[in-house]
Amino acid sequence: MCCLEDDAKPAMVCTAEDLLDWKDFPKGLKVLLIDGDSCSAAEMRSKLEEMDYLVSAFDNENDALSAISSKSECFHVAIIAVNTESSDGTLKFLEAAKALPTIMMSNNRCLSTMMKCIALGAVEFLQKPVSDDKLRNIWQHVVHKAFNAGGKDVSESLKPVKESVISKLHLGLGDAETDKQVSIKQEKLLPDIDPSPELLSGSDKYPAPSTPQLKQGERSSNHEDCQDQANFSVEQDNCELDGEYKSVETTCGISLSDCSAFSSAAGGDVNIKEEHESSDGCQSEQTTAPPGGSKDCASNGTSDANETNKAPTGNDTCGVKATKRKTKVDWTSELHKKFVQAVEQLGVDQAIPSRILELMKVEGLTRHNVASHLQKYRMHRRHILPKETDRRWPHPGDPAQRSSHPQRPVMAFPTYHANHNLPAAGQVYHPPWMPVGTYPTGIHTWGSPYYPGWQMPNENWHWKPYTGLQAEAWGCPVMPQSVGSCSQFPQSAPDFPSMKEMPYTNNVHWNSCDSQPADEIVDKVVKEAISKPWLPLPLGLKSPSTESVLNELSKQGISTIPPHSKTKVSHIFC
DNA sequence: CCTCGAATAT
DNA sequence: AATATTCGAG
Repeated sequence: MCCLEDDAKPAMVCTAEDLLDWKDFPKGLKVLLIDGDSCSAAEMRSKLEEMDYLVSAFDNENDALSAISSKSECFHVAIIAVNTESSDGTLKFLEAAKALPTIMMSNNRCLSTMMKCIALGAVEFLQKPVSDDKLRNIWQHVVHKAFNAGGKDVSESLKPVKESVISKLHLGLGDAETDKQVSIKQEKLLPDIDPSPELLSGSDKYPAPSTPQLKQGERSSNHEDCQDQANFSVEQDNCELDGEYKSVETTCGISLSDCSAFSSAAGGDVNIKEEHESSDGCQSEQTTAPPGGSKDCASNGTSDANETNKAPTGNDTCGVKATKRKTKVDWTSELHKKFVQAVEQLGVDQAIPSRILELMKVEGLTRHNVASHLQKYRMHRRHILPKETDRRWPHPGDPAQRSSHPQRPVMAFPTYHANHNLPAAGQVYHPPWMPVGTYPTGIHTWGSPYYPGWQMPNENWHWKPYTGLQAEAWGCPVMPQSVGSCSQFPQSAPDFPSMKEMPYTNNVHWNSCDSQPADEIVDKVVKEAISKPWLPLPLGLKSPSTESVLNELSKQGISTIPPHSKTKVSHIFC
């Protein structure tokens, strides 16, 4: 095996050779051993050799370094015994041999020494005596480095490893594209290795595939792998600031399949999950919605991750262009809320992806994401709104009006609607579909009442929520005198499927409103008339005048009706 | 070349 | 079903 030390392009000669020779990777892995203690060194060597590693031992870093630089020999991994007292040589070695995955080992646990070494790029710090398992698994560092070191930083000595692995994974050297699917199967044949180098674009700062892991033969379950492989989630540095400033949380699809560990940290508003196109099982599907509404961590550093996505960087020669990874944005209620707010702020006409994006100020979110969401948003709006809106707004087709009409329930929704007529605290009506506790009372302060579906918290914010719930939701249980509020939401009824075929009142259960029959009737009539403007007026007479309605309302103690509500009332009845 | 938005893919 | 991606139009 040679090392391609100076080939600009990896000579296929070498590669092929390596592949041939390396059927039984990691056997034959070249280990550079540095240990001042000859006894310890001998022991290590024998252990390593027993595991079919090729060992070159040195008793000091200088010799080792010169061996490395002489190029007469190459190594895949180095193991250095650290002398806590004089670790200078070691540190020097680490610096000099950055490209080489270097494992430290020491008798004592000197944290600062460990830190230094790790900081300088050591991939792992082992306590002596080193267990066989750990020793046996040193190859993982090699593979890891081979795949994760950014292009040029890949040590020449590691290329063969990479090639070998790639070949075994059938990732293809030149035609990575075509082999995507194949890789699914292949993956199981080998240690799970991430075929996507750009994952950690960094180069040297990737966390090591830490310790013990299972022996090769035993690596049966991905899950187990995950245990030890934790902490790839570099980008999950959390900083909870205010709820407003959220950033995208990226779950880095790590090499080793489905590491739930990586996806464990839910919290950000945006949840972007990355999935490997090769579907390596790493598609950590995660539900962002924090169970108890406790999102305390938003993560940053994600933009980097995103950059990474966008740039399927022509990583090295191998063409292991580890498949572009797409990020999937989880439109949580919070995120959606921002979206809606942005849209509101802009108004329908101005609400274009790029502007929405600006207003949302969500780090990591792309215009595409917004566009996609906007598309959905609009689509639903179109399906849900037109029927009733066109009734209520005389000239729906008039673009001018559309854009200028502040009350048109397009997307924007004036804030003053928000808490209007809301029951006092403690009386808040929680629709059955709304998980109690998931949302603070303030929930009603955003979103448009015109689109109940769009203000649903959590997963339920989509459109369907009010099937069959209308009556209960808008009925009186908690807000018996909600005529006023009803008048604010006249549009919600039309799409209530079960109501459509129903004649007035039949499907409404006014259980809690039966104390005052007269009032009940008025209430009911008003509501229904409002809700179903397309039906003949219930009284079978003439449309009540606005005044009479208002009178009726005031009889019920509802004297303060927002101006626009009045307007609507008259619209409805005229 | 960029953005939008609809269509289409995953 | 929800998002991402693609693609034609402006």
